[in-house]
Amino acid sequence: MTAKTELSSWPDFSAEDFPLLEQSKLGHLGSRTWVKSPGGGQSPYSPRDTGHYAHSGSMDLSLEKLMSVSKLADSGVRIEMDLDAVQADQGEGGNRKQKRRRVAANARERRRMHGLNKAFDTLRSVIPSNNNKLSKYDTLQMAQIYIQELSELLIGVVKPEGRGGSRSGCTSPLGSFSPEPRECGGVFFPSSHFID
DNA sequence: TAGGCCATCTGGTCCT
DNA sequence: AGGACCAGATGGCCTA
Repeated sequence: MTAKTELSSWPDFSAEDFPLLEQSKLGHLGSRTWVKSPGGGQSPYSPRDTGHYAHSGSMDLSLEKLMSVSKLADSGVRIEMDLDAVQADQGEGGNRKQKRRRVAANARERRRMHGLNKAFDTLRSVIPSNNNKLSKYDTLQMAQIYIQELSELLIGVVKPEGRGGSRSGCTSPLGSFSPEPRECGGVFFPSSHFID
């Protein structure tokens, strides 16, 4: 059975029922510019470690020429300085094109992963949890639980006095959370899903 | 210090 | 040809 067939019985919702869809339209990617600095931290391009970056506003104009510019849909133009690209340009003969393609692919991959992480952040923001940040794995687990609980509520399967009755030993994910998955009813839940 | 988590690079594969 | 996606490798940061 495919996911599509499983979901085919879901009621129809209007766009207003999904505020997250609206959130995703916001220009969250912005137009930051990160410049790799020598001796940087663990992730030379990661905004997380801002101490190792400088804004392109202070960039030399000769370097400005070598900036790779990429357009991101609905979020304006993102300018990304890549010193590796400069080196690729300065490479020797036949290798140059290959290097440039690799560098461009790296930049695309970074943007792709940043988009993925943004999606994880959005998902985290709608999952009830205590203050500690869920890992990616835990985020997916909790999302699965949360969706399952909400859908059960939606179709009226869950009865007020019989909550968790169909999953003996399982309790609502809306309570306290902590990682450490366990299995319950064929589904792998973070341990926070249980009350000991 | 070990282990978990994460960001990035890289090469391969598939698709347009 | 070029872009998207994926998985493995690598190395940094953080915490128990």
